Amino acid sequence: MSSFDEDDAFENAVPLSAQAMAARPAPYLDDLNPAQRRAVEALDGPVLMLAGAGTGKTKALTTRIAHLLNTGRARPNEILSVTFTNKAAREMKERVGRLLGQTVEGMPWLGTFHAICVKLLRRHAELVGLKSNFTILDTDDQIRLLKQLIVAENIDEKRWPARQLSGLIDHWKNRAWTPDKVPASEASAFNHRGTELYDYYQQRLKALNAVDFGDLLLHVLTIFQEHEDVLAQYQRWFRYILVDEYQDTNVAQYLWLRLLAQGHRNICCVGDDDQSIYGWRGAEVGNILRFEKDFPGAEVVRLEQNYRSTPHILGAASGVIDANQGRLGKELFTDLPEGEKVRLIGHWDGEEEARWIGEEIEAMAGGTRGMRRVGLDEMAILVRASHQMRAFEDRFLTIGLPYRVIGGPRFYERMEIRDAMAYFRLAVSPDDDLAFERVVNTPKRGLGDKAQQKIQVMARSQGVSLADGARLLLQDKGLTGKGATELRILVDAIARWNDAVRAGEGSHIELAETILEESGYTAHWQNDKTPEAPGRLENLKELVKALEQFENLQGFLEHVALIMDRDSDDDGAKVSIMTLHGAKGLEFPAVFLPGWEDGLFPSQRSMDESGLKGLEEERRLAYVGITRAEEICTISFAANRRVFGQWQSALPSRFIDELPSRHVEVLTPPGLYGGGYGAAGMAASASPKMQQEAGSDLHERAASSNVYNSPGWRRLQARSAERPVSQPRENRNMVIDATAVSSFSEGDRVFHRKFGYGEVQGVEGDKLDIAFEKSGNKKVVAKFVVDAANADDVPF
DNA sequence: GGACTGACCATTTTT
DNA sequence: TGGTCAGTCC
Repeated sequence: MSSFDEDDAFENAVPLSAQAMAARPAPYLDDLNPAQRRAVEALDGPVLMLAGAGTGKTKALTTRIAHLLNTGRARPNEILSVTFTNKAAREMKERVGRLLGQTVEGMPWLGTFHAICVKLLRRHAELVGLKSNFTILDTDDQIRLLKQLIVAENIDEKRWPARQLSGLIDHWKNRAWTPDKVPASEASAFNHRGTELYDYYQQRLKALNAVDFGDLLLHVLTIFQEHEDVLAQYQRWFRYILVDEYQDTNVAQYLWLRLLAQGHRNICCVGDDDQSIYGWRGAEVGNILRFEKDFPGAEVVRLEQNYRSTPHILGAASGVIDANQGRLGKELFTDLPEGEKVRLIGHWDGEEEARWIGEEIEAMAGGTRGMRRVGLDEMAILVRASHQMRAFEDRFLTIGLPYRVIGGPRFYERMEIRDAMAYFRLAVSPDDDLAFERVVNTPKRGLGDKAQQKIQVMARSQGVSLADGARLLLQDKGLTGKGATELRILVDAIARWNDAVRAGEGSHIELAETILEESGYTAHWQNDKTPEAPGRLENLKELVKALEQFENLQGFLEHVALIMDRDSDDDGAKVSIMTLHGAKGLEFPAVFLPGWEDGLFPSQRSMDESGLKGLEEERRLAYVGITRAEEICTISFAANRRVFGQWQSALPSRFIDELPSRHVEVLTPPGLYGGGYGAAGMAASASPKMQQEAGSDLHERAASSNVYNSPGWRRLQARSAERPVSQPRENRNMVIDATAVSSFSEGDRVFHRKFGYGEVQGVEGDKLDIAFEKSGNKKVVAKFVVDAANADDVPF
C-alpha cells in the first residue's frame, strides 16, 4: 500500500517560466563529449540513445532534461520521464536540480512507470470501474488472494500452487493481455483454468477496489486505448517523453509509451541492448531493437566512450558480448590507462573459492598485493544466484571480514514491520525521536499535525527528546481532549516498556508481544478490513518469531539495523555481496565474479527454458558483471560445488572461453594441488551426469566424455603454463598477530569484529567456543578474536 | 494454538 | 543441505 501526492501535476504556475529560462546560458553543455552533446541537443523528434556501460548515460539524460527546461521547450510538469526504480528516479531528480542550480519543484512526472501510473489511475479510476482510493496489493497480498480463489474453486493447491498462477498472470499482464485478450494458445495454462481464474481474480480485485502492480500499467493502458479524449489530453500535456533503461520495458510499457508519444513523437529512449537482463520478467529486448522501425527518422546516438573501466576490462567484456547475435552494436573505448588484465582463477571447490577471495580481499584492503590499497567498500562480489552468497557469508563471518549483502530480504522494509520496530526502538531507547515520530499517531490516536507540532516545539525549546517533550506538554496542559488522553497512555507505556527492558527480566519475546498489544498496534490491524490486513498480522507474528534467535531486544534491533539501512550503514567499510542483477548500474574499483561454471553461470535453467535466448541473456549478464569493474576484475570458478547437499562437478563456464586471452591473466590457485590446475583431481570428481549435461547443449563443446578436449580447458592449460606460479602472499598483516592466538583460555573476555564482546567457554585446538553477548554462542577461529582490552586494535 | 514431522523443492526481482 | 508448508497431535 502506498500513497502518492496529488500535486501540481497540471498546474501552470511553475517555478521556471519559459521566457526566463530561454535566456539562460547553458554551461552544462561544455561538460559533455560530442556524442553526449548530440544526445542532449537533439531535443525534437524521436531519439534513441544507445548508452554502453559507464558512458555517462545518466549525465546525458539529466542534462537533456535540464536543457529542455532551459531552452523553454517545456515546463517541468510537461516532461514525462520514466525510470524503473525509485532509486533511479531519485537520482535523476537530484541531478537535474544540481544542473540547474536549484531544486526542481514540479517535476511531478519524473518517476517509475508504476508511480506515474498510480497518479494517472487515481485520476481516472472510474473509467475502469475502480474508486480513486483503490489499494495497491503487493506480491504477497496477490498470492494470498489467488490462493483463496484456488481453494474456492476446489483446485488441488498442491499441484497448482498460487505462486505459479501469480507468475502466469503477471506474465500475461506484462504482455498487456487482459482476461479477454489472452490468446487461445495459452488456453491450456494452469490446468486449462488459467484464463478463467485470471478473470475471477480481476473481478475479485475490482470488488475489493484493489489493483496489483501489473494492473497499474494495464488499467492506464486500457483507459488510453478506450478513451481517446483522455489519451489526447495527455499526449498534449506531455510534450517531451524520456525513458530510462528502455531495454527493460515490457510489452505493456511499450504500448503505453507508444500511445503517449504518437502525436508529437518527442520521445527519447535511453538504453543498452547489451544490458538487457530482465527478459525473464517480461522485458523485451525487441523494443529497443525495433525503435527505428517504430519511430521512422529517429536519430540514433551511440555513447561509446567509457569513463569507468580500464581497456583490459572493456576488452574482456566486449569479447564476451561479441558472441551474441542481433545486437545493435557498439564499440566501447576509453582513454584510461591500460591497467591490469582480467584475472582468472580456478579452484578445487566452492569453499576454496570463498577462502581465496576472502584472502585476496584482505590483501587488497591491506595494500599487500602490490597494487594500491583498495578499500573494502570499493570491492564487490557479484554472484549469479543468491544461494552462492552463503559460502562467502560463512567464510567472512569466520574471518571477521566486514561485508554487506545488498538486495537481501525485503521483509524489514514492510510498513508494519517498520512500525513494530519503531515501537521496539522506543522501548529500548525512549529518546529515539524518529521512532517516536513514526508511531505517535499509528494507530490513530487523534494526534494530528497540530498536536505533533506542539510536541516538537516543546521538545526543542526544552532540549529534550520528543517523548519527554510530550510528557512536559501534558504537564503544562498544552494538549487536551482525546489526543491528550491517548498521548498520556502512550508516554506512560513507553516508560513502562523501557523499565522492563532495563530490568532485563522476563522474556524479550513476551515483552515484544506486550508492546504490540498495549500500543494497540495489533488491534489496529485486526480491525482493519482491507485485504492486506491478514498478511500484515502474519508478518508481525513472523517478526516476533525472529526475535527468538536473539537474547534481547537490543541485540535484535542491532542486527536488523545492519540489514535494513543499506545507505546509512556507515559504521565502517564493507565488502558488498550481491547478485549480478542487483549490481546493474553500480560500479566498483574491484569486482569478483565467482562461480563461472557451466550450469551455474550460464544457468542451466535459463538455457533449458529459453534456449539460445536464455543463453544470450546470461551472456549479457556476464557483460554487465565485467563492466561493473573499474580497475580490477577477478573471475573464478570451482571444479566442485555442493548443490543441495550433494557434491557436483562442473566445467568452467563457456563464457570463459570467450574472454580474449590478451586481456586475461591466469592465476593458479595457491596451495592444495601445488600449482597447475589439478586436472586429474577435477576429472576424477566430475560426475558422469554433469559431464553429459555440460557437453550436450547449444554450445559446441568437446565430446562429453573428455573434459580435456574442450577448447576452454586447453586454453586454460596453455595459459597456466605461460604463467605457472602464483605470488605467495604470506604474512598478511590484516589479521591479528599470531602470538596472540594461543593465549586464550576459558573465561577470557574477548572481542570479535562481527560478533562483538564475549566470553571464552572452551578451547578446541585453534577454535574457541565463545558466548557472545549479543550474538549468542559461536565457534570462531582463535586468531580472529582479540582480548577484550585490545578491542581497538582490530583491523578494518 | 503451537510444536513436531515429513514432503517437497530449490534463479535472477522491481513495482 | 535447509527452508517452507501443510497436516497432525497434544
